Amino acid sequence: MKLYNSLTRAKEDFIPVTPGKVNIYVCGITAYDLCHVGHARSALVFDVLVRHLRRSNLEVFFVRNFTDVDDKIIKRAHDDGRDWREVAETYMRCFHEDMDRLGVLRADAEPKATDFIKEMQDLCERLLRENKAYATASGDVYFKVRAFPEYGKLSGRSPDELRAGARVAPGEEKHDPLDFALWKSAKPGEPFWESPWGKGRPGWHIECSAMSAPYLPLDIHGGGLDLIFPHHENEIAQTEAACACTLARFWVHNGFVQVNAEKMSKSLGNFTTIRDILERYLPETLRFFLLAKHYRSPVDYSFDSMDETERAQRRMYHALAEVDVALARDAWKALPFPSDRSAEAERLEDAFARALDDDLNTASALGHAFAFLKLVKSLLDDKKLRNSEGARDIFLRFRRCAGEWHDVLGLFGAEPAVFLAELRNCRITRGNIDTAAVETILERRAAARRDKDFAASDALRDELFAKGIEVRDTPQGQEWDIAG
RNA sequence: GGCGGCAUAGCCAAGUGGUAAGGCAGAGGUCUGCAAAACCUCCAUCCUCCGGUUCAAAUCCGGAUGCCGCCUCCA
Repeated sequence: MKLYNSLTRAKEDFIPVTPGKVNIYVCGITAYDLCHVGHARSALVFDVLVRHLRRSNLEVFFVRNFTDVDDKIIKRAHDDGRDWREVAETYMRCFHEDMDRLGVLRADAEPKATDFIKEMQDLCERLLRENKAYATASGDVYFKVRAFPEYGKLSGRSPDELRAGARVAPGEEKHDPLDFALWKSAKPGEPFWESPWGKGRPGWHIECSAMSAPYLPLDIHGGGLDLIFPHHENEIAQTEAACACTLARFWVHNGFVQVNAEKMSKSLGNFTTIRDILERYLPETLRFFLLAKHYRSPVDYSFDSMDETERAQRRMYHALAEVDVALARDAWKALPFPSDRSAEAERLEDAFARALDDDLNTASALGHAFAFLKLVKSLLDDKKLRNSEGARDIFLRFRRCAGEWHDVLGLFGAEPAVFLAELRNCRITRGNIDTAAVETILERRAAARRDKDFAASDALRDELFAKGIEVRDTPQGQEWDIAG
């Protein structure tokens, strides 16, 4: 497959270092708060990448770490009057709960920073030995950026350019403003570990260098776009300065979730947690919404766009339900069948796979899935063709494709009737609908209809519509749903 | 200020040299007591603007404008 590499700023053929095997390391969360949509997107992007690589018969080892000791966690613990370990554990658990609900597969390894303290210290010592880092009187250890000539190769910045904007916080003892902390001496009340430089704790960047070390060289290192600088740049510097090897061949970065064209972030306070969303929408709707755009593009989150996603999603499941009904029949006729329809179905199945091979283009892939839906629907409505063996073959292919969409995208894999019922319940809850009251009106309407009193029947239908309820009259009786 | 990204119909969104996927909304039609749902059909001579390269550009190059991100913690 082709994959965009942030390092070269180009789409490249993805070829694993070891044939048939892929190591992926993705920067996970710092466990100090609930995850928001942005975290969901990042997790989803790499979830689909891993699924797709596995479907391409590659043996994937997927690592996603947790940062469980950090300034923010310590601050949060202090604010909540809790132990920092408890804070970290709480939010790691929440991460798992949220991601499980979204159908994000668990990583093969989920290292925690606090389990790698020894490795981080070893890495510091190695860099010190090689004169690529220095310890200060107060017990901090800094990386010497000037000792790594390639510094800036990922973010496209040169140390000289960075120099102008760099600053030194009060109390820091850096030799150079660009240098960054590998190890921080502990302040009173903070968690600490014994070290050759006194009591202290690791800097953020060194954590990932230590946790990814067992898997070098990585085929793919991933994370959000905002991690490129300084986090990933520093990670490269640490790892490559210490081991004289390549940290990762491909750097893959996902774009942001935005709100009103602005980045969703903690600092702007414009974030929506995954939990907030799942109170209003089904997990699969969020998945669909996020995967309907290319992973590197920004995505604007809003209720309106989620509602729109829901409508498209409903259409797909309706079609799936209809196809299942059609397939349950057993009276297929050997009629002449237009070969271009069959060829089109075959082409669309292939196009779906090709889209994912092209830099994980889930948006394009989904476009092909819906084009296939269109083809199937038209067949379903064709009174003659729908009973033909040619149509049956296309229906079967459609069903098989849906299985593929489920395997790789985690979409459209539910039992249609079950999903549709869940979706309806979800919309009823969201609309704050009094189901009992609706049923009462429907009973009165059914009575009016028995009496062929259409004026009364229509008045009741208008009354319901005013409450946001849409009624349909079907051969099986009245059906209702939330309007829109 | 430095570095980077994006600009496609009312909206969302694919498309990286060969003449604009898909979705939502909308219009007309079939169906219906009337509706709704479903299905069918239609809906960008054109891809922010100005130059250039080419037989050929939304796609490549140069410039302009607008928006966004990173440079401090951030998926």
